[in-house]
Amino acid sequence: MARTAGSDGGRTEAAIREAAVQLIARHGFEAVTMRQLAAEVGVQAAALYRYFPTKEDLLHTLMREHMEALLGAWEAARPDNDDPLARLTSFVANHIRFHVERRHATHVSNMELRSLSRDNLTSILKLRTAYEKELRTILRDGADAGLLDIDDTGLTAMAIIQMITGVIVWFRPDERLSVDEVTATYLAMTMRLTGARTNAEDRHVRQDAELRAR
Amino acid sequence: MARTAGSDGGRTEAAIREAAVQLIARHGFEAVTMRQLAAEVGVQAAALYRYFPTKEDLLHTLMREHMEALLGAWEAARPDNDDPLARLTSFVANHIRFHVERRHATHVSNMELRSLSRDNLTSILKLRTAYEKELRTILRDGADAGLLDIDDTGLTAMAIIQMITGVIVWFRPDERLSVDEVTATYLAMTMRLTGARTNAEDRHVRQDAELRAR
DNA sequence: GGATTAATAAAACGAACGTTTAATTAATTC
DNA sequence: GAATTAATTAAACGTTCGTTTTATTAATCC
Repeated sequence: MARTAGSDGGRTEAAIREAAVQLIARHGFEAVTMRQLAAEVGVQAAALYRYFPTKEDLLHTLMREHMEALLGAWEAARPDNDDPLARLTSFVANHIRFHVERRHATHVSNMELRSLSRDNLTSILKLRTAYEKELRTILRDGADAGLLDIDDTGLTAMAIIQMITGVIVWFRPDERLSVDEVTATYLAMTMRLTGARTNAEDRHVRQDAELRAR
Repeated sequence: MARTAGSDGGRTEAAIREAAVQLIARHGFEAVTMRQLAAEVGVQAAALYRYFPTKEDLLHTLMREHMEALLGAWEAARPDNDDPLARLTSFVANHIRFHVERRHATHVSNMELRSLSRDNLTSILKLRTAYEKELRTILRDGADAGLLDIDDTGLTAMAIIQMITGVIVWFRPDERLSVDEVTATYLAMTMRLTGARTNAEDRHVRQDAELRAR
């Protein structure tokens, strides 16, 4: 046989991407076969090669677009003002929302790096580093302004990213907590972790100073 | 050919385990072939089957022993007294030391769960859950004693474990920081995150109260 | 020191892999 | 409505996979 009635390149490509993300997230890139993916889409394996030259290129495309979408979402969410605490709040909230909404794609981007060839790996790591740098800058600005109390900026940035990305490991949208509730709790933990001066600590310090001044 | 001079079952099995952990951590379980593993050990692929009945059984054995070692290390490190803050400190310090010393095995245990069949998966998750429960208990005890200020025990436990396990993603023993320095920083972040009453906050609250009492 | 057991090599098994080639039909263009 | 292009199937290619079988040698036992 050959071209089927109603077939459309755009739709097929979108279906391949979706199915690939789901399958790779569940079984791992190496474990997913092109025939398995094709069956999920409802075509023959050879049809996949019309859209992606190789299996690895498919993986790389999925990862690159995920990382570009993440950077794009942050650019859209980043507040205009340059208050470090507002920026930190936006960063954490955006990160959690984005990753919860794209659990499978995040799993792929985080777990399948070792299946990329050197050049493809480099291009993904570049995007990832750029994203992490955004958080480091916020933390440094906050520390410089005396609004955050941070021991080691790079280390704290990694700790926060690990912590807030980890949400996707256990979070299921249909269970006990909503995304907003989870975000609120993680925001509170982030603020404590960074010693943000917006809380009880700050009040006590001020009260302490006032009382002494009497 | 056949048995080689000086060959020894115990040594060969140990060599298989070591090589398997390294290779699987680097390339992923599905990507590692039995022939590749055998070559690394210096035997033929068939020899592996004298020690492990299947490839999956090899993976399961590595994971189970890793998790059992982790639980064993915690039992050995757990302090005798039941002060929640001392227990939390020991938990974090032990976790970081153990994972840094066994980066590759940790990667395997955390990333290759999806390559296990149902029964094997269940047995590993059981061990993992038991370990996580240790931290949840500490956090609950600390909160009950008024020593920790925690919003959601389960959620905080997951956040802490993600954060402190994340060390292995970027930590390299030969670089800027030593394990002890990293542990100190992560301990400080953990204490802040959980609102542990051992810090400036606590001092200010006390001073505040003293000044008011005059 | 002969019999037995442990440890391995060598070769083969069928199945499945990523990918390519060629043929065929649906949709589009002019 | 003929010519062209897009989308797909069917079949095949060579390779590699996990695993098994069989043979062979080293170490151990009595």
